[in-house]
Amino acid sequence: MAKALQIPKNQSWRMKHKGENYFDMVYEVVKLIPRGRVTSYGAIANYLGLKSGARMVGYAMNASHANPEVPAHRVVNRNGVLTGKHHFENPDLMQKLLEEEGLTIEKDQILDFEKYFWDPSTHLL
DNA sequence: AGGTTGACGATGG
DNA sequence: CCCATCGCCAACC
Repeated sequence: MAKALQIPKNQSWRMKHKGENYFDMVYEVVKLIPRGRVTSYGAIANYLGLKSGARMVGYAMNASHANPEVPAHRVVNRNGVLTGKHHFENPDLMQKLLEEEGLTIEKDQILDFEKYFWDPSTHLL
């Protein structure tokens, strides 16, 4: 079973882990998002302590096509909007994947977003 | 080696 | 409320 990133509490979060870049750190967190739940770029950035991080997370997800193991469809923006849909093979694939996990999407927006929102800072340690 | 280009989000005018 | 700015990584010319 996957476990949360081991984050040294007394060290700067801005430091790269040995040989591990920010992108990889983001992927580790995304892999921990449960099926049927979603989180936001900002929430991941906040968990990782990246100061200007939401953007970093966006960059990371942009490159995540190389990692099939990363459930990229479970990451949306802070308003529950599927901003990354155009980066999937089919623009409708992201919505389809989320609907298969029980979510309802209307106009690229997740209904009851708060209900499905999964905050790594709350659920991981 | 340097410029361009992105799945974001807080802030301030 | 809408719009501009800023933060500052990595892949690809």
